[in-house]
Formats: sequence, C-alpha cells, structure tokens
Amino acid sequence: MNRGRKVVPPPLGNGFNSKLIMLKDRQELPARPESDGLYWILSGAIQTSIISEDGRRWIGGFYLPGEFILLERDEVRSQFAQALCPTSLIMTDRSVLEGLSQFDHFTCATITTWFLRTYRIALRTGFLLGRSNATERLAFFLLDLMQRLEGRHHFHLLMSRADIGDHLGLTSETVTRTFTLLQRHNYVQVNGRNLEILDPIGLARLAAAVVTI
Amino acid sequence: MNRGRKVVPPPLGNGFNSKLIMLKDRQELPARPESDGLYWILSGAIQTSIISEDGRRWIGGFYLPGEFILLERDEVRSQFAQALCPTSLIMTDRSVLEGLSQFDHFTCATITTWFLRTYRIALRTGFLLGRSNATERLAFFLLDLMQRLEGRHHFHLLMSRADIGDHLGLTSETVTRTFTLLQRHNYVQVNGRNLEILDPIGLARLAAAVVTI
DNA sequence: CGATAAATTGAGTTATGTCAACGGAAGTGG
DNA sequence: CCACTTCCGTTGACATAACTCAATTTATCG
Repeated sequence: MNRGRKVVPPPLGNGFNSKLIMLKDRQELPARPESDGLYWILSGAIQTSIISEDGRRWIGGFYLPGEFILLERDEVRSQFAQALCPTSLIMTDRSVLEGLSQFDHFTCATITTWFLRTYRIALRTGFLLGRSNATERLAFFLLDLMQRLEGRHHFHLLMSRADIGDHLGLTSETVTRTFTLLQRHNYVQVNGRNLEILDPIGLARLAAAVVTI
Repeated sequence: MNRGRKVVPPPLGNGFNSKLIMLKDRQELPARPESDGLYWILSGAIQTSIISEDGRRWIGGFYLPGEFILLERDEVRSQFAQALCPTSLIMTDRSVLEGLSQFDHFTCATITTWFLRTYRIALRTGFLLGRSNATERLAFFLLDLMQRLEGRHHFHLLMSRADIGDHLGLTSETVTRTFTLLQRHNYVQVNGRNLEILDPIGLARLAAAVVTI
C-alpha cells in the first residue's frame, strides 16, 4: 500500500528492551506468551485479528508505518498480527505501558495520543459495525484508507476481499458486490486490488453518518 | 443496578481541576466544548452513546461505580453520556491524560490499567458486533453484566430494550425476542427489567465464541 | 386513576449470508 | 517455459436472521 513511505525515528529508543523485527509477506508476528508487546511500524503494513475457537475472525485494523499496535499476552491464543507485505517494526515490552511515569514528556505524550486515537477509532468502529450498512462501511473504510495514505486517490489494496469483509463485519461476496455497486455509480474504479477513488465527496456523502460522529 | 455499591476513594484527587457532579435519573452530562473530560463514577450508572446526524445511535457502554469514562470535546456534538439512575461522579480535565508523567505511580498505573481494559473491550466489541448473532450478543452482555456486579445472579436492568439494542447493534424487538428465547430455554428468568440468571454455564456456552477470544 | 411510555407479539420485508459455479491470476513443479 | 494447481474474485440463485411496521398488552409516572 505504501511500502516506500518514510517515518520519523521511533519515540521508544533503546533501554526499554526495544527490538527490531522484520517480517516477510504474510508472515505472522510470533506469540508472546509471557507478556504484552507494543509494536511500532517502520515500513510495510500489518493487520491484527482475533479468531474465535469456531474459526470466525474479526480484523481489528490495518496498520501503516508510524502507527502502533498492541498485542496482549494470552493464554488461549486468539489475537494475531500478520504482515500484508514485507514489513519492519520495533517491538517494545509491555513495561512501557506499566510505568508511564518513568518516561519523558515526549514519549508519554506520544503514547497518550496513540491511546486517545485508539479510543476514538473504537467508538467509530462500534457505530460502523452496529449501526451502518455495507455501503456505508465500505465507503468509510476507503476514505479512511485514503486519508492515512496522505490523500492519495490511487492505491493498491494489500488485503483480500475476505480480509476487508472480516474487518467490516461482512462476507467477501458482499464486499465484492458493494465494490461493484460503488464502481457502477462512479465513486471508485476497481480492478482486483487496484483501486482508484474517483469521487471522494460522493463517498463521504455515502459515509456521512459514520464520518460525522 | 447497584446504587448502593461502595467504592474506594478516587485516585484523582484535588489539584487537577477535579469536580464532583451529581446527576438525576436520565440526566445528561453537560457538554464540554472547550476540552476533553475524564470521569470517574462514584455511584449510580452511566451510559455513553454516539448519535449520527440522521438519528442512529450506538451505545458504547454501560458504566458502573469505580469505572472511568472519557468524553471528548467535539465541535459537532455527537457523543453523549446519560445517567441511568441518580449518579455521582468526579470530573477531571483532559490535562490528566496530556501529561501523565507528572503523576505519581499509583495514579499512572490506574489510568494505564483503564487504558488496557478499554482496549480489550474494544476488541471484544468488534467481534461481537461484526461476527456474532443476536443470541450470542445478549448472552455475552448478560454474563458481562453479572461479572461486573460481583457475580450477582439477580439484578434490575436500568436500561430499556432499545438501549440494550443500541448497544448490541440490534433493534428493541430483537432484544425482546431473544430474551423470550433465553427464558423459554431456562437460561434466564425475565420480567420486564428484572432479570435472574438461572444458567450461567449454559449462557457461557451460548456466548462461547465471544468469551473465548 | 388516567396518560404516556415501554415491552411484547405477529406478519411481512429486506439486506446480507450461504452455497455453488466459473474464470482468471498467481504460484509451483517438472 | 509450460502444465498444473490453488487461491481469489465475481456472479447468480436461494435462504434466513434480523428489521420494519402495526396492534396489543403491560408497566410507569404524575
């Protein structure tokens, strides 16, 4: 999606058990049975998911360079993180979150900002999954992606229809059909995973309920 | 639900713009156009919701004494918090979250714990709303409520069917029907807002997919 | 006690899920 | 480099869980 994107140096330097990790395409982050981990993406893209025992999956989000993800220690392994392309990230131990007060203001502010952002996204996601239809979900998803890719209107989706479905609470077929619908009305131009947003204003109108909350 | 419940003294004492607020039944928390607010519930119960311009509502959660809620400053007022019974809470300014490092370890740890808890709940909610059916949603909701009420099997719901529906991404009718279903199979005994959980094990089996993630 | 709101129930609708078939892309092995 | 396989995306036909609308009963509150 944005492999070449540059990021500023990590706010969580050495001295806190930081460690650089490189993942190949489709590779999973290793489990951390002993403690939680906070990851900071340098390049590439990651998707995090939770999977129930009967195989249902929900993808919490797709994360891009500069963004954080938190993976909690779990007895039953239900939380996963997977690279969507060759990806590099910095792993820090959960101790980062345990004793925030030991940090300098900048690091602390970074983490707090991240948390508030996470909180805001969680609210939006609740409304999205609980109170909106397939068109609104996909429209919002695409707009959000566009924004996070610095406003680029043309990009390559790194995730499959099934991935998008598992993120938006839909099936892959419904995602396909909704893409077709958006294309038919000239909101987007889709070709497999190549996507161009033709009418961001129109899309925003479709996603209005989600965008305005 | 638990009006009489006792709580430990607030971790956010004076000196940080703390302020005690009392709300009557059904009363809303006043808007804070200038900054975010962090609230700590002393007694009573609160529900937080976001409402889109076209009137759709999603209730983020029902909060009990000892729990925190965060209300963000918003230009367009879309976030609301409402008392479900006479309620008292302590309001602190968002500055609390801005400069965590200025705090003592205990306060910092309290907030961090709340962070992590919120994050965990957000993940579960995603799966709940995106990947589970009405029965699973209601079963999980009731079990969660039971746990937060110190394991009591018998309690009074302070929220309407519509409220529960807006929380679980369902309509009030579906909530009613699902209650009827759970009662018919002897999982619960419902009478209006009076609820007794007869078979927590059975309920947990129904909610297994959600519980085990 | 009457007025109003909430809960329940039924009938009918609909958005989305399920299942299945097909075509094409991408990856694999000879 | 080509056959082979597998996966992914698309499309259609059909099923169904949940929604909508409406009528009725039951609570709640002044």
